Amino acid sequence: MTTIQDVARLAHVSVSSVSNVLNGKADRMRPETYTRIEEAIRKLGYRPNQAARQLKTGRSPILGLLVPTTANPFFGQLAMSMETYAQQQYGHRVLLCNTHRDKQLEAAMFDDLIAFGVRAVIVVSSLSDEQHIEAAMARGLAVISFDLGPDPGSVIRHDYVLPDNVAAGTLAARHLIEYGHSHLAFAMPKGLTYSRRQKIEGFMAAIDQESGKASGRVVEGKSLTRYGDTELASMGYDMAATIVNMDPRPTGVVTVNDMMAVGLMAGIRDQGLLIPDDMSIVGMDDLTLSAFTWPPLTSICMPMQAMSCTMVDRAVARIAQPDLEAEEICFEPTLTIRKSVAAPSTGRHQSRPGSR
Amino acid sequence: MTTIQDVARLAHVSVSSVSNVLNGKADRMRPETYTRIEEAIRKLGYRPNQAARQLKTGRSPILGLLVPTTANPFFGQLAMSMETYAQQQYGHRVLLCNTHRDKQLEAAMFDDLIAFGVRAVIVVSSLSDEQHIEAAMARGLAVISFDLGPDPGSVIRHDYVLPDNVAAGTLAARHLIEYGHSHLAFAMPKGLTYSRRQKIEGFMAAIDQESGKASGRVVEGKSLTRYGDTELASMGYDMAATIVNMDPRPTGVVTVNDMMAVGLMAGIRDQGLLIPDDMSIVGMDDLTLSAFTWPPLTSICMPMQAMSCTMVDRAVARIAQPDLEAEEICFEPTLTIRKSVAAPSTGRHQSRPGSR
DNA sequence: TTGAAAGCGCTAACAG
DNA sequence: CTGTTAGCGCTTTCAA
Repeated sequence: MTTIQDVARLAHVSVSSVSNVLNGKADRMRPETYTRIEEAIRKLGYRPNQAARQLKTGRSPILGLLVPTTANPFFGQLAMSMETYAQQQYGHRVLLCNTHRDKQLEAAMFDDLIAFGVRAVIVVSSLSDEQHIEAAMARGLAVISFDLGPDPGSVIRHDYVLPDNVAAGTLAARHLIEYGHSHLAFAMPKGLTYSRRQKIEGFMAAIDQESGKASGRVVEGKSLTRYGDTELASMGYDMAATIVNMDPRPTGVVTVNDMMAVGLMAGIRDQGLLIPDDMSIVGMDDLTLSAFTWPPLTSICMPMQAMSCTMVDRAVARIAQPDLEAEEICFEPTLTIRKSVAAPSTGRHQSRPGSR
Repeated sequence: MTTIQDVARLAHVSVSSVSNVLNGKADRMRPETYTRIEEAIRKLGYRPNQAARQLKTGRSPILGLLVPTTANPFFGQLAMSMETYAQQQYGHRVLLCNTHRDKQLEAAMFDDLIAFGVRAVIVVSSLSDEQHIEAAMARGLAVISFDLGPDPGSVIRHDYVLPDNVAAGTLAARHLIEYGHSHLAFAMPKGLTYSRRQKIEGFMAAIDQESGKASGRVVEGKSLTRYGDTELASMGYDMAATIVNMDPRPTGVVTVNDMMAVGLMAGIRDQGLLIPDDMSIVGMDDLTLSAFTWPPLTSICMPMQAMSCTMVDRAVARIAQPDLEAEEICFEPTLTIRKSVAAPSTGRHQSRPGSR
């Protein structure tokens, strides 16, 4: 490995001058010295040893990223956006951790990040218990959370970046109501997280506005904490039977995310119903693949790109300036209309079981 | 931050003894000393500074991972499997890089990895040009590649882990042929990569075995290097028109991966054809989501889990023993039968355009 | 069985 | 404008 010493020797200067060009302090030397050093660096293909640099400065150009699992296309997209932006914009690398929504793993990752000298981490978690996050912050880690919100009334202790989930729920329910649906359902995994609660709140608010003309129920599937994000579609599939057999049967259902909608649509088909004729579906996330399902899925689009960039911006800002004031940054979702929603069928016979 | 000094002081020993327990050299001290030190470590919540450790030893418990993009569920799954296994099995962390199939970015990542002291990297790339890989290896990086193969006749210079793509192509084509299809097509992005070549070879071999009874053509879409993996489904969608208008029209098509199949199925539907009645589709990868498409997608299943683990095993082994002999490790794919394949319709009128 | 001490490669005073 | 030097926290001889 070539070191800063080698460069200094070749350029006939001291190591500190080399260090100065490495750190952009061009004003500290004659232009010609600068050029000479630059040339030596190039000639040797020299790259500074990050471990040494970090040991000295305590800073590291690495961001931590915790997601439930990149196997879920939503988080896969998020991870890609963030990593790409962090790299392009700031030259920062990303240390990835799939937490599987496991608190132990999250905590272990925090410890590791600190040991690696990482100063900022982006956390996509559904864990309502934030005490391990607090612990990490106490140890000097800057935390940016995604899709989590501060407890009402509590002091904001870290940065929260999230879509307006209430608006998302409202947007979805209202779209269905506008099409004439009066029996709605909201499908999600078992257990209330911050964002699920908000989505339900928005969903219910839209229904309440109709004062009795529409009704909405929440349908829970299995627990993601136990079954994992890979199971989301499968969970949606299983929930189809429950939903189809509800009395009164909902004619419009909103799912907490698109993967669940994909599974739910498959399940509903296998129950012998047609989408959107017999049942309308609205997803959330607006995944790339949602344009290619059958029928193409109407979904609530979260501005992922913008949110990813914001999270990275905040994270990097905090590395430079750890005492930055904490903020809650909220993004507005939009409705992407495709073909999974139609007016409810008016006839008594909503379906042809077994037709498939 | 608590340091090894703090621990030494609290346990009334020297730093070297603490270092010894950190590195499992229990035989170098009295059991009671060991216990005392352990206790001090626990009491202080001490974690060794990785930068310092690495600066000293030159080793790092971090693996590099290069994928085109985790936004593609296939790579997202792969990244998850690998990261989870590396962490659970070896306590190694993963530095993620989305290369977007860009050679510059790949090369930059290699340089960074070296600067970070990373010793092994897993590369999922379609770049046929391996010279930047060679360069990285020359600088001491151990490389494990996925879905790449050695040039025939050349010396194996790094580890290659991959599915038997020839078998995959054969499996897919034969399945279609067994159902009575005689006009087949193989759909893929523009440009031959190692794995595409192999898949085509297997596809064609299965057809040739039928000596004239079946024919097969390769259909190319846009270039992934230019359009990105997010476009795969969209590309498949666009290719539907081309395929439907081919003369003779293929009745069975194999796609190079499931994302393309998902898009292709949507496109074919929009062309007014029914799947599998008018056209049968076989995908490759067997994504989780492929069980929930409409119709559920018959696909070639690659043993991702096993391949991921093998890559990590090799990578970690190489960190410990850099001069390990390079190997090519091949995994057998299997056929997952779902509902996107049926016998070709016999009538003249294969479709009802505009029915939808 | 334990401790002292020499660096790993770099940055950042500080001195010249 | 340039050079000298003291560590950052750890591992690893080597000596006691």
